[in-house]
Amino acid sequence: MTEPPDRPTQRDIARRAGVSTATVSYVLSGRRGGAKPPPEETRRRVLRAVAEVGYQVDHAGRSLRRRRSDLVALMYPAPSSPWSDRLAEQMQESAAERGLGVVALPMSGASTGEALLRVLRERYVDGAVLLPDCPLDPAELTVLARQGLALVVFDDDLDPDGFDVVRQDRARACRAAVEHLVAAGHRRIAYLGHPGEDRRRTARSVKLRSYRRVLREHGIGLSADLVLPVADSRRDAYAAVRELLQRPDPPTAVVSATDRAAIDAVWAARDHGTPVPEGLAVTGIGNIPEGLVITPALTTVGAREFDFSAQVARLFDRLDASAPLPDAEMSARWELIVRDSA
Amino acid sequence: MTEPPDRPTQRDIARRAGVSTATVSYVLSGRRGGAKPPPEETRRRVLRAVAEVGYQVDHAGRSLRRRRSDLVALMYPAPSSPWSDRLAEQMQESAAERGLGVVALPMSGASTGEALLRVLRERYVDGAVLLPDCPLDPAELTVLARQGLALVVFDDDLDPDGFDVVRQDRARACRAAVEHLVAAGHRRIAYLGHPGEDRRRTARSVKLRSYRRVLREHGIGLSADLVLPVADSRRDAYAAVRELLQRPDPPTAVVSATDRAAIDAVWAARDHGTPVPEGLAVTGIGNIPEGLVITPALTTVGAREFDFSAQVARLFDRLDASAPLPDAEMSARWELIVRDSA
DNA sequence: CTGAAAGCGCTTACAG
DNA sequence: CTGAAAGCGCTTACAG
Repeated sequence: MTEPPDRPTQRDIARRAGVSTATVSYVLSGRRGGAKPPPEETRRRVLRAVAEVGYQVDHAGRSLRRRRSDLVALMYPAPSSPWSDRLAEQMQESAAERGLGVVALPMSGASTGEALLRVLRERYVDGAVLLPDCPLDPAELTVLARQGLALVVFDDDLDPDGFDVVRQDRARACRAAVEHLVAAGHRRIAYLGHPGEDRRRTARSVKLRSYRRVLREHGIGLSADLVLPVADSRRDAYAAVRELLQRPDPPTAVVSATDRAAIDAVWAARDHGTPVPEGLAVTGIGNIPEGLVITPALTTVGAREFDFSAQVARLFDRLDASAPLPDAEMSARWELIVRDSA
Repeated sequence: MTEPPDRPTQRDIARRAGVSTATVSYVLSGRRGGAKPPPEETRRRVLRAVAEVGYQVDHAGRSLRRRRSDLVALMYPAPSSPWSDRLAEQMQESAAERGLGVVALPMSGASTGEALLRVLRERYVDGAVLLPDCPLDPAELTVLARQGLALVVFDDDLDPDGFDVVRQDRARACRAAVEHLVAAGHRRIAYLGHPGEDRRRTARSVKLRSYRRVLREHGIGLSADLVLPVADSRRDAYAAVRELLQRPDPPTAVVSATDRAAIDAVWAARDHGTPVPEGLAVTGIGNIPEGLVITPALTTVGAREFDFSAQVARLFDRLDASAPLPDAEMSARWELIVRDSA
């Protein structure tokens, strides 16, 4: 470990400016209980010393003493998406107004999940927004919340318990997408899913479960060779759909766990000479802005508003509250958004 | 501010287990100078108390005492890209092996840049990787490095100075893309750029500068109406290229500051009935995997290897080193990658 | 108006 | 083998 080579402390500043560390702290923080701030002359001496040695406050010392870190986190499943980017941006705007910082915690793989949980558990941050598909034990969330961590959790099943929950109703929306295809007469419907989705019993597999359930409800047989774990790779998705279309009995519709893969499905169909939606109907899940660009525009499922201000505001309300707030349930419902590709 | 309601401390655990806080710390950290660990019976008592009250170590206390946070950061310009996602993932893998955590710091807008800098300056993290286009004062980097922050900086101009620098040679590569179009006979070449790119004299504007310079070198007049600030929005890029193609004197080639916008340019041309590259040649910048999916495959500029292991390893070497390491210059050169779209 | 002092939660040489 | 104690850098009630 590199030795921290002589980072100056407030004691160094105090000595240099000929004042006490208390005065240094008052000057730097600008706060002072109710009392008057130090006089201009003292201020200047302190600030000069600060500039001379390049002093920066030490986060560990300050946050240990103040019992908070002035930092909030956004935890989201990798890879990032326009939605996670947008949420990060909105959190940063609100945080910057309050002088707080935002750290993003992209979760790729279960092993890193454990590492990221530490950031919440060890009080590295004062609050967090958790996007769906973050592998968190509900009991643990309750404990974290009870210890004063401000938490806004996107989840369709969890009950609020010291933290707030944002409902998206993803299962209903995903089923609506498949229903839409079935209602249009489709019987051979392929599914582009996340790798490993059928092995994990996580919230993420809500998409695959919805697909299976709707087919079953309509008496449509499930064929394993129509379920392809390619939704997280544009190349894989494109290749898979081209292959599907070359089969003797190609599907007439595709539902994809991601909009990105759905868009690739549209390209694949176009490049194959199959018209969309006539030859192949395509639905995505997620409603990313990109779906509006392709021709035909992508039918999908997701939130209509590209906006998280209500959820972000709630996080900061919890942070600012002098007493624990009552639990809230918020809504950011996913809808079926019918455009032209199905 | 919510009062931290009774987060248990090691003192609580010690009292409950009938041992000293030193013993609690030894049990929890597993470390003990050279000496033997506490005996099994003591260990069990401590761990039971820990479980009973749901104790979690406090990051502020620990990192103040140990003089490090066991956390590293990745700072990158928003929006995220497959490259920033990949780097975050590789950092997390290496960090997890060492029991460290990774936080991502997406930089959207200058105001948030200042907030994020605090994370480095105040020693929230022990080290960081900085991707290009993060607005950092070189002098400040030197100070941070001298104070012991491990730093790997992607930059083409900065000299290493207590931190390592990764060279990408972006200017040369961007010029090569435009040269490639000029060499193919193109004279009316549109440029899809970042909004505000011409106002900021940042490293980011290396793309626009390269475009202008090559045209000038070849005696090609610059027309302002061929420079469009749409490269950060898929919808804007698509619309802009459709509009370009409807002009009486449409460009014969497009170079885009992002691969995403370049891909939209290809779609726009296809939807307009203009063959690519015959009717419109298109080059991107960035080399994202998606460029391999479209037809024709995207000609672009970027790193060939989708891999940051050398740079990540270097960060952790710096972290592990007992004495400051000599400065290193590393290479992750951007190349012109000629495929089918130009 | 300013400074001495306590203490946030932890780790770690050190004494017993 | 275990505990008492010091101290990391900071902030803040409190005494002067």
